[in-house]
Order: sequence, then C-alpha cells, then structure tokens
Amino acid sequence: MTDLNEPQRIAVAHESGPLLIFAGAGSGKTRTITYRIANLLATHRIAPYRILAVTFTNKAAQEMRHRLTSIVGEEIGRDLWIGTFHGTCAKLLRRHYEAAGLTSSFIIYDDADQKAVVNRLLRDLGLDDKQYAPKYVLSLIGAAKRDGIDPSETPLGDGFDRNLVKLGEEYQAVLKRSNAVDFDDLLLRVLRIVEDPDGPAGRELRRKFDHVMVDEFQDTNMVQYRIVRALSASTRNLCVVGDDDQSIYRWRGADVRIIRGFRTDFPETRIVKLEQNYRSTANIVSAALGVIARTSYREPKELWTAEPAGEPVVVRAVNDERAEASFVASTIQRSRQNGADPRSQAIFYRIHAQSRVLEEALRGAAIPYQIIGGMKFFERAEVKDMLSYLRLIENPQSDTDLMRVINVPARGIGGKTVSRLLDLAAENTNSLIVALEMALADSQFSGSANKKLKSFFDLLNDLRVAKESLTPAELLERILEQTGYRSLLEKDDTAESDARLENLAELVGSLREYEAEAPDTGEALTLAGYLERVALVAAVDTMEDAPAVSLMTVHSAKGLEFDQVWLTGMEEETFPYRGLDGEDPEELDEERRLAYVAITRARKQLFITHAGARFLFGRTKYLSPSRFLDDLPPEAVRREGEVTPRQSYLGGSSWGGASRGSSGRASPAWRSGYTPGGRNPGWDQTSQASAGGRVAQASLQLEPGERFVEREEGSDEAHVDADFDVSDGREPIVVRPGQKVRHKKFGRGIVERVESGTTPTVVARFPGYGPKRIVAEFLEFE
DNA sequence: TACAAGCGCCTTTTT
DNA sequence: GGCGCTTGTA
Repeated sequence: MTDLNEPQRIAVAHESGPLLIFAGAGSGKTRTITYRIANLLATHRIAPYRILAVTFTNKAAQEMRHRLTSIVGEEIGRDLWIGTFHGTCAKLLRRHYEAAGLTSSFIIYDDADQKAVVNRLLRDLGLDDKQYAPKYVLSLIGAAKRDGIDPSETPLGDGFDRNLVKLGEEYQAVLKRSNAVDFDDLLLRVLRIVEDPDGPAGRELRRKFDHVMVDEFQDTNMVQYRIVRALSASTRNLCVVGDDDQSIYRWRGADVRIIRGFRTDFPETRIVKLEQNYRSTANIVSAALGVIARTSYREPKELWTAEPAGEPVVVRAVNDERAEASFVASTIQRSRQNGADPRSQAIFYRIHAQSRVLEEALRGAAIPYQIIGGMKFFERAEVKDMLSYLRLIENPQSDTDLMRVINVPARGIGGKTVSRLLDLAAENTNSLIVALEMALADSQFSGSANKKLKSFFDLLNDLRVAKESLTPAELLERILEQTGYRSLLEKDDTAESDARLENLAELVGSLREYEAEAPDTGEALTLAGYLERVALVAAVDTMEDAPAVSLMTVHSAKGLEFDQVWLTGMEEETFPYRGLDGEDPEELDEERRLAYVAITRARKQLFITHAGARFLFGRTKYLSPSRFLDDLPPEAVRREGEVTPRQSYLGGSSWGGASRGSSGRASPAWRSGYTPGGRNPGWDQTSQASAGGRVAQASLQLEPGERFVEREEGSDEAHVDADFDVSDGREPIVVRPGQKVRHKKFGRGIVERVESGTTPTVVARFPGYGPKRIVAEFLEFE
C-alpha cells in the first residue's frame, strides 16, 4: 500500500462511520476501494460475508472480486457480497421471497416482457394502444417505482386518468399472478423489506452487513440510496464513491443530488477527494476539463495530472459517416502495424445506430472487432423461445412465457384458441396455466383443440419432471428434442435456420459455462440461478478479453479505459444528442458529462471525428460540429481535414428538413449559444449555413421521397459506371455486376447480370443457393 | 391455420 | 433502416 497517495491512504484507512469519496476520472478509484476492503478484512478482521460492495456492472463486480481474491485468497473472496444493485437485490430476495409475497421460483421480467404484459392488458381492457402507448405506460410505472411507490397501492398518474390508474394496478396484479418481478420491483421489494421496522426479514437485513460500499454513487436513484442507507443504519459504515461529473443516467432515475446531498444526511461524514489523474496524458486531461468546465453546477474539485502532455488530441473533420469510418479504420490499421494491442483500442459512439458503418469499414480492413451491446444475443427469437420454455418450467405461472411458446413450434393452437384461453383466465383472474388446467379438467374446448392443448400441457409437465434429474444444459437439450424445435430447424436447411441452430448451440454453451462458473461465487447450481443471471447481464458484461477493437456506446464505456480511443459523431444533434424535448438545459448538462466520460476513457491517444453529413435512420442530415469541440483548449488539440463545401450547401439542421429544401426550420433553442466562425475554414461554411438556415441550392433540392444514389466507396461516379438504371421514377437505384445485394430469404449475394425489360430484374449469386433471377425491387443494395 | 409480403411506425442512453 | 404488426393468400 506504499504506492498510494495521501487521499487514497486516508480512504483506505478510514474504518468506521460514513465516508464520501469524490473520485475523479482515472484517479485510481478501483484500486482504492479494493485496498479498502482488503484492509477491512485483514487489519480489522471483518468477516467477508459482512461486507457488501455494490458496483455498477457485473463486469466491475467480477473484476473487483478477482482482484480481492488475489490479495486475500479464494475462500475469503468467495464470501464477499459484491454485485450490482439489481444482482444484490435479486440475491437478497431469493432468501426473503416470502416477505415480498413471492415464491422461491420467481422470475425477472425484462423490458420485452413488461411490454407484453401491458399489451395484453390493453387488449383485455379494450384500450387504445396509441393513447396508452406501452412505452409511455411503462415509463409512468417505472418512474413511480423509482420514487418508492407501488402502483397497486398508490394510484398512478396524479389521480387524473382512470385508465392509467387501472393499468398500473392491473400491471402489478399480472406480475404478482405470474410470480414475476420487473427490474424496478427487484429494488422496491427489497426496500420495503429493509425499511419495515417490524418484519423479521427487515430486522435480519439491517443487521446483516458491517460495511456497505457503493461505487458509481453519482448514478444511484432514490430507492437504491434508501436501500443502502437502511442496510447500514445500525453501523453507519456507509462508504460511497463517485464523481458528479460522470453522472450520466439521469434518464434512468439516477439523481446526482443524492451524492451532492450526502453530507446533509450524514453530517459526520468524512470527505476525501481523489483529484490526481494517473490514467491520461496532460493533453487528454485538459481536453476533458475544457468540456466539463462549462457545466452549470459541479462539486468544486480540481483534476490534475503529473503526466507529460503526450500526443495532441486529434479533431478530424470528414464529409460523411463513411469517410469517418474509413478514417477510423485506417488510423487503427496504422497503429496496429506499429504494434498497438487491439485490446486497448476502442471506438465510441452516442447511439448504437452509428455502429453499422464502422463495422463495415473494419470488416473491409480485416480488423477484428467486438461490439458491446446493440442487438443482443438474448434478444434473438430462437433464444427467447428457449428461455421462455426454461422460465416456464421454473415458474409455470408466467403468462408472458406461456403465451410466447404455446404454439412454438406450430402445434395447431391458433389465435382463436389462445384468445379463448385468455378470456377464461381473465374471468377468474387466474394465470394461464391454471386456466388451462381447469379447462382441460372440464373439457371446455372442442375435441381437436382440447387434444392439442392437452398435449402441450403434458409436454410442460414432462419437462418439469425432467428438470429434477437434469442439469440446466441437459434440460435445454431435452426441450430442443422434445418440442421438435431443433428438428424443425434442421429440416429447413437455409442459411437462416443454420444461424439459428448455431445460436441455440451457443445458448447451450452459455448454460454449460454457467454450470462451470457458478461454484466460483459460491452459488448453487440451479435453473433459477441461470435465469437470474441472464436477466441481469449488462452490455459490457459480454465484453470478451479477445484481441479485438471494442465498439460501444459512451454509456457502456463508463468505468473502462483504453490506450487509444476514437470518439465519433461529434456533431450537433448527434452529440449532444437531440432529444425529444431537446431544450432541457439539464439534459444538455448530462450530454456534456457524457462527453467528459468519453474523453477521460483515453490513456494515450484520442481521436475525435465529426462529419458534415450523416445518413441515419434512412435520412441524410447535414450537421455542424458539436459545441463541445469549441470547449477544447486549442493548445491540446490538432485539427485535421475539412468538410468539403458540396456537403454543406444544404445547410440547416435537418431531421427531415433538408429533403424538403425549406428554410423555415428554426434551430433548436439550445443551439443559440453556439457561435459560428470557428478556427477551421471547413467549419465556417457549415455553421453559417446552419445558423442562417439558407435555402438549399436549387440543383440539390430534393422532393420528398427522392434520394440520390448511394455513392460507391471513394467514387462520385456511380451514375457513369452503371450498366443499368433501375428506376421507378421516385427512387433511382443503380445496379451493376459485382454489386453486393441482400435478399430477405437468400441473404447476401453478388449481382452477376442485369436484365432490362418492363420490370427491372437482376441475376445474383447467393452463397448456398446459387444464381437466382430476382426482381430488383425485392433486393437491398449495399 | 400458416406463412409471406407489405405497411406503417419509430428512431438514446440500460439494469 | 429495421421491426412488428396486419393483411392476404394457399
């Protein structure tokens, strides 16, 4: 511990009472917490199972446990309580399910499950899903729960809309019947238990831990805070670590005022500030400080570094997202040739939708990469089907899961039958499985429907019996066989079914992995344990230690660090992202903090790119550089490239605006602080055009529905090279041999021949299918 | 009842 | 661009 600086040493040694650590980016926070726990164990002889450390992701938890294990040994490391808020609460709830009105086999509903519940309620209650959009309903329910309010007890929506109140109540009722909890319930249930002065479970929990520690405390919400406060009420040994500058989850209910107000709740708290950054070069630190300095309120603190200036931060202007991607790919390529480790390279973007073009460029340059988050493995249909079977076997009352698989694979139970079953369940407020059992008992359905339902019911029972004697992975294999799911895919010998089979194999693999790993954390090997783990994985948890560049959103990057970082899409509207009500100054502050987080991830080199135009969500938008770029200190930065004028003629911010060619679109209000006239000539044009909202030049004006042919890479002359112009008068498409295309069924292919005629047709070759003649409009051109 | 195609919708960040 | 739902047809 001799390598610690003074504030770090104080934080480690502080052994009782509340402690608030403001830990700046790169200030050795993880090391400090780890040593602190090791110190509690070794010097103060605290029992490991009486220490709770809450981390932000499972990955962080894993790393912390790993580090501690290497210091204090495996046996002690295993007994420590280290996990995320949700993971920890799930674990506590597994022990005290009765106090929460659940059975031991309760399951966790994710967003998709929640949505399914609301949709079913809208159907049952005969409500309009436009007026009561599931997303909106769920956001109200979630907001209430994060305020500690259970919608089944306290009416939702300020007592105005009866239907909303009803939806809130019924939603909770369905979850209860399903023996399920959603993410917010997980926390709320534990809060109720731990704040209950009389219940035995609450009394037990309040005595359970000698020390409670919370990392990333700036991103906790009120319920989470109340939980840890209650858990540490008797000892007041609550140590919280965070950085208000890195608070980026306000939209999820996190409240930065909690960390700022901590000393009010705990007046005797000791405050430690870790302000020396050990991670980044001086140039990167000063770039970060430049951006964060303009936030409206910050806890006073001074991040500094003793590191040398290092390379300047490169700010690169490019024409569009393709040029951006090829810049990123080529600079990565170059550093790879200079021996850079791809593990320590990362590309960040504000939203997932930006990743596709980057991926393509990397693939084209043969650079190995991994994507963190985005379309997740566990969201694929076949994987969800199997998880539904597993969950249904664990917890037959889960209606959402029963609905999902009752006719998967197709077993002749159609919409009419299901609808009738739903009605039967609703009449007696039963879960579907109970309704089904009752209906079978007194033959409510006609001969054939009855038979099919019976065989489905029997199938589930068989599988439940099988569960007792099989490991989770074996059980999944059994499901794949017995439901006929696998043989169906095998029969359908297409590229798509092959991919699905592969995914299922991977799912079996993931179960096996669980079986192998569960003992490490002292976990009992159960199906419920696996399902819980699946429900609570975060995007970054899937990050592998492979020799590959990582691509992720800035949110996912929190807590990570890389030698080289490419921060893409630094334009107005992209970053800061133009939200639905983009005028909220608090939201702009949060975007600023998000940019700060992004910049401070870089150790040695930071490349920032911004494009003059970006094709996103099916539209080209013309964009000016992000205001955050104006806040970078010039001496730390090297500006490169420019946006060529052609790209900036259209001007104007254009969520659909530019294609109308109108000048009437006002700049968003929060843009008014932006001053045109930057240092780079390329910017001037863009920002002036944008600020003035000039009328688009006539020759480039587009009618609605029209768009230009996508350029071939590095060429403006696709028109000239074209062998054939497939055009329906509204959307010109250019096709020529060698062009890559995609078909819904055949997948990716290459055009061999183009045929003219009344309907434009091409002959394309698809791997695995051979050549096919296809009407052009059924193809996607890449 | 099952499947395929078409249409209309939305489009941040995630435990 | 992509998805989920609805519609139309075998």
